[in-house]
Amino acid sequence: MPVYDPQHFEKKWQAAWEKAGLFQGLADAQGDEGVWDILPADKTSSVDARDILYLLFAFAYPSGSGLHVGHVESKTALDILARYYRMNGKRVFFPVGWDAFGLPAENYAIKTGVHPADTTRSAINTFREQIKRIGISYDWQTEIATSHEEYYRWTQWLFLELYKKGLAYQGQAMVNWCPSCQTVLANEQVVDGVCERCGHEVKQKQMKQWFFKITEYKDELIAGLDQVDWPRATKDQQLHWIGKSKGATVDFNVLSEISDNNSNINIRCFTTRIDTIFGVTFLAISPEMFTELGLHNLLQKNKLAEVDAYIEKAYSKTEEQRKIGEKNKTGVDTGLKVINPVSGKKVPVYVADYVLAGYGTGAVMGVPAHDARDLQFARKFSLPVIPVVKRSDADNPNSQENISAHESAERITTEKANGTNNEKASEIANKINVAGRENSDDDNLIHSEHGVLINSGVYDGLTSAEAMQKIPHDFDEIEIATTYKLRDWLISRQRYWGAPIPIVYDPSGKAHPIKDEHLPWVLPTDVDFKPTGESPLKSSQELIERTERLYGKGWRPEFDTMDTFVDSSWYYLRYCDARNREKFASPERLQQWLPVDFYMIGPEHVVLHLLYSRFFTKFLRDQGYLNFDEPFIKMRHQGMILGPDGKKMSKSKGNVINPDEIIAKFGADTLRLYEMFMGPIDADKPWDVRAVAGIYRFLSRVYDLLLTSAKSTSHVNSREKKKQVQQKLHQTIRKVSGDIPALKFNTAIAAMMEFVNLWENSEKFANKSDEKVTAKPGTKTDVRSDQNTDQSLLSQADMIMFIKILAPFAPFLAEELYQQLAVPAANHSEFPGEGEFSSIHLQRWPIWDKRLAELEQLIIPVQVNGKLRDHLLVNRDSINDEETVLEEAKALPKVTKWLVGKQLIKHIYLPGKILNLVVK
RNA sequence: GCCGAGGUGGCGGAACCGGUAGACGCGUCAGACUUAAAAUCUGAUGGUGGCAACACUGUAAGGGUUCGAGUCCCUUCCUCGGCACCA
Repeated sequence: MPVYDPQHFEKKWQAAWEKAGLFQGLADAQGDEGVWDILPADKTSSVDARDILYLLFAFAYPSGSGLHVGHVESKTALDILARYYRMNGKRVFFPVGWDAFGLPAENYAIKTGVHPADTTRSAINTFREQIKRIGISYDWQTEIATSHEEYYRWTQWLFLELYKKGLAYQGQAMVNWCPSCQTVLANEQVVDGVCERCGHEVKQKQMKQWFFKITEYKDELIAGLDQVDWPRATKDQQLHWIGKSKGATVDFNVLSEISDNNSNINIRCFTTRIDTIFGVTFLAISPEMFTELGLHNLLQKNKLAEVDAYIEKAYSKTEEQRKIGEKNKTGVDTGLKVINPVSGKKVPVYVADYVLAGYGTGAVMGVPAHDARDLQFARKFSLPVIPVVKRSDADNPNSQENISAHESAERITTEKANGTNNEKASEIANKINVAGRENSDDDNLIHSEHGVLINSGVYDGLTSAEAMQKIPHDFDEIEIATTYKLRDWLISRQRYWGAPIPIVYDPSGKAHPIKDEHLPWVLPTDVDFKPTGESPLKSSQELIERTERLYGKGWRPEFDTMDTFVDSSWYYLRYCDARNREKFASPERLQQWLPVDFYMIGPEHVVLHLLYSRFFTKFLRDQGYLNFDEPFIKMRHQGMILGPDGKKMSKSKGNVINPDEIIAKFGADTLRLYEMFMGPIDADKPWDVRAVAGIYRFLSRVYDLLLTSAKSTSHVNSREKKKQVQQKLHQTIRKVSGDIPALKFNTAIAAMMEFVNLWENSEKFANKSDEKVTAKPGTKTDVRSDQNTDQSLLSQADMIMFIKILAPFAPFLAEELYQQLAVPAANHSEFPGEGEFSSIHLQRWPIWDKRLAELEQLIIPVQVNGKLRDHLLVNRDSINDEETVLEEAKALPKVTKWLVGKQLIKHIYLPGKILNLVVK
């Protein structure tokens, strides 16, 4: 009896595949060489775009701790797709690379003095071996690392292309500064006011920084989402990040303090609710905008000190302190007044830091009756609250003018209760009142929905929508406007381990691009890593000397490096021509392989990486380098693998599963299969230590079953059994063939298990058939002996079909079984390109026999009044004979029982599906 | 607060378009083998009642549509992910 011992053969086949170069150089195959010889002539002769498939895995940061089970999951999922599509005759491009620049290696260098290049190199080596060990069929010839000169040379080239078009620019900016990491952080890297990486509180600092003008593409970044097949949630998050909102701007003229006449300064406010303009009782302006407009000069002497102090304080506030302000708003009355151009009313101007400088116009009109934040502010400064929009869905006969916020709120609650016109109305009203009493929070008092205008002069009675159309039309001071949350992308980093920004400054401080012949602008090695608050590159003598040598005395280099998101947002382009020294990729290769057909990526990259990648793609398209709009046609996320305790794996919690240990114990196939079996690919799933053994058991049974039944000499007599097993095989092929493209790996594996269970049981049954066999209930068995010459239940050809569908999931075991069962007999000349090695992974995917896969007899569930009572066995060719089916069903004893004394009103029959008898 | 995903046995999860709820795996229980254990194999396994046949009940809670609802609609609750003073 052979024993399943993955350690014995997995490494052997790994080496054999590598030696044969089974999955290598596919990007180089032009349709007339290499593995493509195994494809039918019509596939290889023409390069049909539909036959090309670019599968992409979000390349990994090679961390020191090695491959994680989460990596295994997404890599295996894509590997299954790659192998499946290859076996189906597609030209699959499945590249690999490393997001090798980044902070961990640098932080490690600060701690230990080991150069990041060394750390990274050894980490990559570890990862590479681990990935090979789990049998991922990457094309290693395309391997890239973002820290390699030949890669970042093109990252720098991309920067310069953007620079030439004015899309890379330098600007003074208040930046998020992490005092611990000693670097600038993008807004995206600040989470809850603290540094995403180290958790330290982030401070504000004014610095000169490089930006990419991603906002240039904001509308296209929205529109492009319609072209791609991505999860809805991802699209929504991108849209939310771009944050387009339509509204209007209103210019409020500032009255001069002395004369009370119009000044020449306007405060422009952005609002999405111009219909509420009659409700404006104050203006709030951000400290930054206050300064920018020079309003300081209009202040009266007695206000100067107070206002300046407030602004000073606001500037120094950290994110954390501003968050506290969310609940307790601050501001200061400037003493200035403005005129509401629509109502003509005079309202005060406040400086308040709840108004964001970076959004809209940096100033807002305060409408406390219809905005929760404005209401909070109005409460604090005892400003009036004027409701100007009432709910339109309930009748309100007693419309009052100038009611207080409290009164209006009360009315809202009663309307709410009256509106829900059922028995529960009083209950609901009660609830609301209780809530109102217990929770005096102002949120309960405002209503921010659209409705019908009141207290709005000639506009009374218009709906919000109508007013939003009409008001801007009637006033020159009001313009329809759109604003976005998306900011330009700050890419400067005061770090060492990244691509140097390819810019030099002349003695006057003017920026100049690095000349093309000086690319790659190499990252120097003679640097001091210790954080000083300045870029580590400043400590490089070599870089400074290089700059002066190449550009002249007094020239100095840019010392900042680029955000690593720049590296990782164009790598999928480089893959297709990874060794090109003339271009970032040749136009032919780009045209042939891109865009990416399927991208598998962690949900953590939903916003930034994808947005940046799309931006680069659109930019390069506009420069004529690409002929497509969107880089990733179809994209799905893998879920997170949680620890056995159901929590996120982390060293500190001690719940980390090490893939190496699983491989050592059970082999790589078990690891792969288990991770695919855990559940839907996009769900978060906890690791179950014991369930892994179940997969190992399954693979052991497959191994035993195939080898023993192939070599079995006992005769099998039951034609019935044979047919059953063969039928199940074809159903399984059908199921697996459908599940793989749908990424339903868990159910594909379950189907294969079902097949193996049936086959195994039948095999046992067959072996025992000499003895007295009692038929199991439910299976309509007939133990009549048939004359049969086959030795086992399944022919060798059938067995190989099963091995083929198993191959993408458990490539090592499949190869081992295939070699043992098929190769001695296989005709090698069938695969001229492959010489001696005929691998299972070069075989064609099996085609299921439609007739065989279909059941001859169907079991129709029979319901009485919707409740299942019995089943009826119907021959496939008579399922449409409704009369007979009905009569036979009525005759079933368990059904008859429920029909006695009742009258059959009607029946619903779905041929082959269900029969429901409705009785009274 | 807003946006999104979700809630099914002891656990991970199945269930195509509204048509047999719980596939498959784990665990548990019982049995076989064994001096014993492990491993392996066989059987049972949502809950309640019943010796049994069988019946009732059951997909977060409540209501609705339908011959029929895990699936569709309404209301409520909970969990997870993201965003958050975005005017």
